[in-house]
Amino acid sequence: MEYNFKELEAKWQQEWQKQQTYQVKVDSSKPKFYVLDMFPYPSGAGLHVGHPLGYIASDIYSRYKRLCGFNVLHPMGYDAFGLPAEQYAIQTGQHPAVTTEQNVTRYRSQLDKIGFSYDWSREVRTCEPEYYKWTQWAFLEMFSHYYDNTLGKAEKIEKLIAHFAEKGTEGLNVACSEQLSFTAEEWNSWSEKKREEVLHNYRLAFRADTMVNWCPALGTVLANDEVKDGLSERGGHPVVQRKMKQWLLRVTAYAPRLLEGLDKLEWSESLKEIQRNWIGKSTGAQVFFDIEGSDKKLEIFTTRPDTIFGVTFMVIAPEHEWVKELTSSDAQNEVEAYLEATKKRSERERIAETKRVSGVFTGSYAINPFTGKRIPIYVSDYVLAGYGTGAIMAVPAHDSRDWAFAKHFGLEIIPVVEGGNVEEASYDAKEGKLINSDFINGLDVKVAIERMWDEIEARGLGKRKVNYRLRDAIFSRQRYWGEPFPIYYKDDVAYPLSLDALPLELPEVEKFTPTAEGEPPLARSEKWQTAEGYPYETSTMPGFAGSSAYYLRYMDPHNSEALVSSEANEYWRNVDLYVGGIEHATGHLIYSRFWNKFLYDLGYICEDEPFKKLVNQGMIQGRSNFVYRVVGTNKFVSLGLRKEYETQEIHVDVNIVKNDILDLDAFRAWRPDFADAEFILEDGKYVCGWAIEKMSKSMFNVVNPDYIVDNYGADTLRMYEMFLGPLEQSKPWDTNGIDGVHKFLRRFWSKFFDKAGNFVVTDEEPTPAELKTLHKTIKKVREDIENFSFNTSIAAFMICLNELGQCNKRAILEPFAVLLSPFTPHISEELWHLLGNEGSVCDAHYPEFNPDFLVENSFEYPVSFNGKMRFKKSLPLGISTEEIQALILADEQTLKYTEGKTPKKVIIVAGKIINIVL
RNA sequence: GCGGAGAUGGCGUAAUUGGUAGUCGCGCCAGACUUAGGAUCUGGUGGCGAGAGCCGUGUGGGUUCGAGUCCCACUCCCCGCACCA
Repeated sequence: MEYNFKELEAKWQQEWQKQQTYQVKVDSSKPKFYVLDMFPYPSGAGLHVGHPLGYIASDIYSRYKRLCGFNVLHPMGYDAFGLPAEQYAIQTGQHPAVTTEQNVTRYRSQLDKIGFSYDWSREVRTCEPEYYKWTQWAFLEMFSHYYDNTLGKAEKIEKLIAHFAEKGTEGLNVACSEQLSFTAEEWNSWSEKKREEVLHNYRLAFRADTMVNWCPALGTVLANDEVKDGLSERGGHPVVQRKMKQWLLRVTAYAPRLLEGLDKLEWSESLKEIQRNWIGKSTGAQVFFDIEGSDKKLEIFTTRPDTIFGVTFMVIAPEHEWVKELTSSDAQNEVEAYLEATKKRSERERIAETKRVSGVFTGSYAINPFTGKRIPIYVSDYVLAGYGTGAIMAVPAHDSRDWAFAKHFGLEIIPVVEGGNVEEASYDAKEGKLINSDFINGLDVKVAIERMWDEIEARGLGKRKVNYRLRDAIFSRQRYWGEPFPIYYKDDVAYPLSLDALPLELPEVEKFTPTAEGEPPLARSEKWQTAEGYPYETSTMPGFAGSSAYYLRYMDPHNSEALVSSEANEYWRNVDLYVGGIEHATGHLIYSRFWNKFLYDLGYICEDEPFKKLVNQGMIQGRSNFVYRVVGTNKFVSLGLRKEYETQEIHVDVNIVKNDILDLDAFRAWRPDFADAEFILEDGKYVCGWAIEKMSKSMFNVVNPDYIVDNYGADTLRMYEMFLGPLEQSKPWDTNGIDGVHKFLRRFWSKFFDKAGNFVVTDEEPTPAELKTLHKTIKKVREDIENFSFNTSIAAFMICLNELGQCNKRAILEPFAVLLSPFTPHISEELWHLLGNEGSVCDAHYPEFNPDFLVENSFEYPVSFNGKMRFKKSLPLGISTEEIQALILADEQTLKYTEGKTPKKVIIVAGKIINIVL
């Protein structure tokens, strides 16, 4: 019988759907396992072969775990709010909900064709009110909590209010935007409006005037991780810095926990490192410098307090709040001109011109607290307002940026650490002995840093301090297609909606563009206000809002009382395996960890980290094909002959090329201008050139999984994507090898049938050799799946099939089919039933490895003489070292190599002769 | 500049973790069956050499009886961060 993948795949996909084979329930009699894919944004282009790579891997693992007796939660859904649908709506007037629905339908049919074992009854879509109700709910919880640094957790805002009413800010150690200081009397005397303003300084979801990344082309603000090199990640539009009132999430409150939590996670080192860099912890000290002729003290942050004797100037950021005060009247014009010039430069220009030194002297001086020296204060944009205090002590001898600045302005450079030549370059290394530094002379840098921290604190000049590079996440977007904020305004004060008013549903609007006044599209709706007529917030939430807790919702997707019930949460806990792209390293994967930790603090969930193990699948690149047109003609010359002509390289659709051989008729039919193309062939074929490029429409190298499924079947696609190489590695999509995998499946299938197509599996006892082959494969495949080494386990299957030869015994073939089923669910299901089994192959027990079948009577070991000549010897098992030595020395082959000499040394490791030294 | 990961036949990859480098697949070569082959099956296939053999895991050193694997230095490619004080 022929392997008719089309028929049997359709048959089983329908059957699985009918039987709801993959639905799971809480079952405390079984251990749970939660396997999650990063849910896709349903774009209009549909899936290409790169998308399913991770899905296939996680599906294999899910099926494997299920066969091993785990109750596996393996859900799927859609990250359905987003910019592309909205932009499409602006262009076409079609409601984003409509296009999103269409795209979701397309995605679903593509996913179904590949035979995934998702429990679709748990599907979530972030754009549905039943879902975003819980996004809004979490936001309100953040709004009504603050972060207590001493307790290390989020607390109710009422507790803070009570503290203010009783003691003001005294004794507070809480996360805030700005260090405020007020008394209980002051607090109690303030108006409600003033108090609300102050509370925003502490809330975990809060409103503030901040410098934001404003993208004029998109008409919205963007988070730091949505901006790359001064351009928007989506669309590549320029981004400028602007001060605006926005909603933010106080992610920075959780920075220490986000950092520490990484150590416990089974994530790749590179991904953890990306997050560590993004969080950017640096341990240093704040130091206050007196300002000459002022009672103010300039606060700076430094990680190198040991170099304080080498400070020869100070620099403050152009946005520093004291710039005006510190500017003397003589310097005023120059400073103002400088501020004006820096303001005009966009973020992009600023990045591009990092090498150019610029700045001006303010005319004021600070006093070095250790030397008493006068040091000039400069303004320069190489100091960033947003990091530390926006002011630095400059040590040109040991900081390359300060060095460049000092050279440019002819400032003094005093070396304080031995080791470099500060005339030529700064010596930035944190090693060497201190010089020119009074009481720390002779100390090693690391010792000196510790010593100075103590000294600074003892003299009351400042404190040790930890700074983070991580910024609070800007949480509002001036867009339509996102979650509305459950917030209304009264007298410009933001008030939360009550929980029973949720979800606050997106209103209909006529157009999806900003209003003429530049208000977000929601302002177009006249109904966008409370019953009392107070206006709702018109911004919507960003893309990461909906994806921050979706893994929790899958546990209990239809619960209308809670995000997730505690029963469901205590059973499923957190994600055991998360598979997805590395591009979310500094976005989604930070925000959802923050979100999770926050909900954990409030006691809604029982795990502090959302994703225990995370695997990043590599990117699938495109493999483009080229044809070579002889310039000025419609003749196309094959790759090997193109040197003889002057040719022009043209991308050709990879779907009409097979193994780099062009389908000539398909090519003529491809485009009208090639209809009468002529070809110069080599060996009767047209060979195309190729290159590895990004998979994109314009390169004609997009391979749609549907095409592979139609021509080879889903099982072949699944196996082939895994066979391509290690999962984590980026690799080009190359269909050239797909025949090998397809051939394997056909050969496997044909084992069950004779030439006439009769089912011929026998109940004969397997031979020891057959059992050995089977169990060797079981061992290898189990180990490889556990290690996510799917490509090598496929190789093991292929070897097994070759070794089995003509074997058609049930005792071998049935376990083989089950072993293979995570990779090839359809063919395995069909064979499982042909073998007379009921139910589904996914309820079978995964074959256990039995070491008894691998027992050998003898073992082989390599023998080398002086590390040169080698041969393989076979000896019986379980003999002593002395016996081995005796056998070796009496052996003819050995004597040949020793030429009758007695070896000086016989090296035996773990019972094996490793080498014989003459 | 800082940090991470990597480099093995014509190609994608593998190597019991220090023990005969090249598993599996593609491609290629030969053969079988065929009117035919872009189907199927069988065998071969790192390079050089007629041969015995020699050389081979980015480069150069080192440790070891023995190194793709461990150590040192370097080169190149990919990725992340980047005036972060």
